[in-house]
Amino acid sequence: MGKPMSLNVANSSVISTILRHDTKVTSYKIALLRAINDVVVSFPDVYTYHQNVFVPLRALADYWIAYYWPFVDPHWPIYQGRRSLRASGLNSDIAFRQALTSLRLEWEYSIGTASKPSDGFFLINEMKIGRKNQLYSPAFLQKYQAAVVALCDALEMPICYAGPGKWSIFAKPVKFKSLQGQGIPVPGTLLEDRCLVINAELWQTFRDMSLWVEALCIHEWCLFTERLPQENQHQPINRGDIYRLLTDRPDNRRPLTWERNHIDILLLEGTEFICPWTEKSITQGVSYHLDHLMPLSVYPMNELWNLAPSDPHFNAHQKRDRLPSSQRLASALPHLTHTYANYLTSLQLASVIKEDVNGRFATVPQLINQAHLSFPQAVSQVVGDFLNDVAVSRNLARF
DNA sequence: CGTACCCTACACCGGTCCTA
DNA sequence: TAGGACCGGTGTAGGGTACG
Repeated sequence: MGKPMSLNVANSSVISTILRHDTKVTSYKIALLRAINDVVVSFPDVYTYHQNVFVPLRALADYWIAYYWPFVDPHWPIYQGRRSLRASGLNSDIAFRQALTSLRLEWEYSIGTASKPSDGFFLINEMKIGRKNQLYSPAFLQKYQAAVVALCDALEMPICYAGPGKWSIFAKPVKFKSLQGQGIPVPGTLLEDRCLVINAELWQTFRDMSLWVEALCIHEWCLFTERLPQENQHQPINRGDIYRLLTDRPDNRRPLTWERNHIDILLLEGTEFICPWTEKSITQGVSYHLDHLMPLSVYPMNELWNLAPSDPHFNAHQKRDRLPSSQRLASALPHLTHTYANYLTSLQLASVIKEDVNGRFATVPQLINQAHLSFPQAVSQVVGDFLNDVAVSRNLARF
């Protein structure tokens, strides 16, 4: 991991001051810091450049969809800000409530049932993956785009007012194309994306303290929401309810039919996979699990680099939702490389794994060009580093 | 110790600039 | 030229503060 925490005292106090002492009319500032924290964790190798990092507002807006999802239940709104009396009536608590509620309604319509609090996380993962979001209706995609636009506008508020005065901690977001040379973008950033610039030291602080930042954000968010007057005074909400809503994560294993089909085709063609944990051979006719290397319960990522055929018995009984120890990880890496190389031999899986890797890891091209690794070697290295970093920084159980 | 006024942080609105 | 991005001004709730 990075520098010792003592070097980050100044930056960490910036974070805790915003959370604890900045005045707040809405939960925006808490949501902003939580989203930055999640972005830092989800782009695991960007820090290696030691430069300022550009984060598209779009990426932050995605997290906001997930965080605010439980609060925009059409039948049970939970207010996230004060409502002022205007000439036109009571204004809304948060600028994007209408847009996000409408997205949630469209979602409930498409799945045919009421939505769970964690569906926001589920949804944003679906939208990130090109091959998945094409399965949704144009009406739904349009609501999604409208919500993202509304959220990006709202995001400017806490960015502007974080810390004393205006624009004191963060600069006004501008498009990536006018930031060239002043740092590096997170993977997947487009020239036209309006970006928040996070300075290199602050990025490192978030990396070192991600666990603490998340815990503090959720704690403050619970207290903030509990304090706000809600519509239904007879059914007061307490911090326990809010805590549950804020920390609910998708635990249902999504059907990975598309991925399994293509892996089955490879097996039929005679390709052999090796379970990275037990080194058991997986060939046609041998049953396997499509293991999430990073467990769903830790970070729900269904990208192809995170999926590897593995020994079903070991996956279900030994690994479960834990992360590998560093020794186990080291011996698994060659087999992961082998798995990724297998993916490349399928036309469809090859384009998907390239897309998924490019959207997540920044250092793969450099590992290939400068360290002369193959694509599969580079990917297994960055994935291995990612698993290791998360296990250490979150102090997770390992096997 | 109460109250009037000020400040903050946001929503909202209307005008202007830009571009397809 | 229309529609969207952009910009700055205004109104408001509630906390802070000075003052009687």
